[in-house]
Amino acid sequence: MSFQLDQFLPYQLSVAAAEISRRFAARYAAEAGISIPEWRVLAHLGHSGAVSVRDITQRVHLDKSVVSRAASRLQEVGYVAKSDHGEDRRLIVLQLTPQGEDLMRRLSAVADKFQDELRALLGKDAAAFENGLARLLAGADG
Amino acid sequence: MSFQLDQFLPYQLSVAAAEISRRFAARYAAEAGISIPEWRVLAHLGHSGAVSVRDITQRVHLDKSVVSRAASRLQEVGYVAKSDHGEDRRLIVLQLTPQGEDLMRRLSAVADKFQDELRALLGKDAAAFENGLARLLAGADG
DNA sequence: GCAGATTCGTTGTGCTTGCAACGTATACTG
DNA sequence: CAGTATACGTTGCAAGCACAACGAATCTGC
Repeated sequence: MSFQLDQFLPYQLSVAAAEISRRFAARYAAEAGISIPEWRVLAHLGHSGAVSVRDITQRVHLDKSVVSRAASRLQEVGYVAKSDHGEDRRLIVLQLTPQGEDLMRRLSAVADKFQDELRALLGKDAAAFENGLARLLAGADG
Repeated sequence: MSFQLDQFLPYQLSVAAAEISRRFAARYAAEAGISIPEWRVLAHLGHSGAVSVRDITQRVHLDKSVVSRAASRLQEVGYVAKSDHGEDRRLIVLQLTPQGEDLMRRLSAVADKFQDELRALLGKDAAAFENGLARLLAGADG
């Protein structure tokens, strides 16, 4: 039979993503003791400033329950502050504490370094690869 | 702050892989009512012929417990047969039943079609993209 | 040839995820 | 300005996964 799983694009993509996520997660777990969802929430807050749980949910591709629990834990350990939204009291405003900002500075460096390593691994295909990834992401929305 | 999660390669890779897996899984779930691990086991058996659980575990990047349970379910529904290995009685020999082979022929067509769609989406970057993916997979082993 | 280490597949367990339900708050609609 | 619908964040719950432990079988070294 001719079908070969290990030459099948969705399979390769899935395995590569899992392995790379795992390796990167090990680095920021070592640096900060945080999980993947927590990393994503932190990273988004670092860039966006003060936003609601809903904003994060929409942008980081995580279920709102996952964001809610990640935010709670990040608050417990002091990286994130929760406060009320003045006008709409359904909303909760999340933002980094000074410690959170400090951590994100360190994690940014870790992330940039990791990305550089990946680009080096990709070599001359790096640009086309990222281009293709963007196309997949755009096309997968529909 | 400068770090942008949505331009971070591991994040993009993870989101793209998750979304594509989800969409492809919906297709073979509709065709055959199987899960992702079951699809992988079937696909590997279709290509490899009769092999042990251990062989599959090593090649499809799934934990042995996941392969074991997937194989049991596939046996229950009649796509896979288990038999003893003559020389080493620790091993279990898995292979597709005639119905399993039949199913894999249909699933191969579904998979090929899906992959063609992805390649179309990638356009001129397709070759470089797959090349890059191969490099990531090779580099991620170490 | 036998005691300990290793390998195979299965099964048990804690944890995370994804979905649904809920309470509260705001937005619509007549 | 009621009464209903919708949105927000939290919590409960079932399903799936990774990891560890296990019994059975084989290998290893003495």
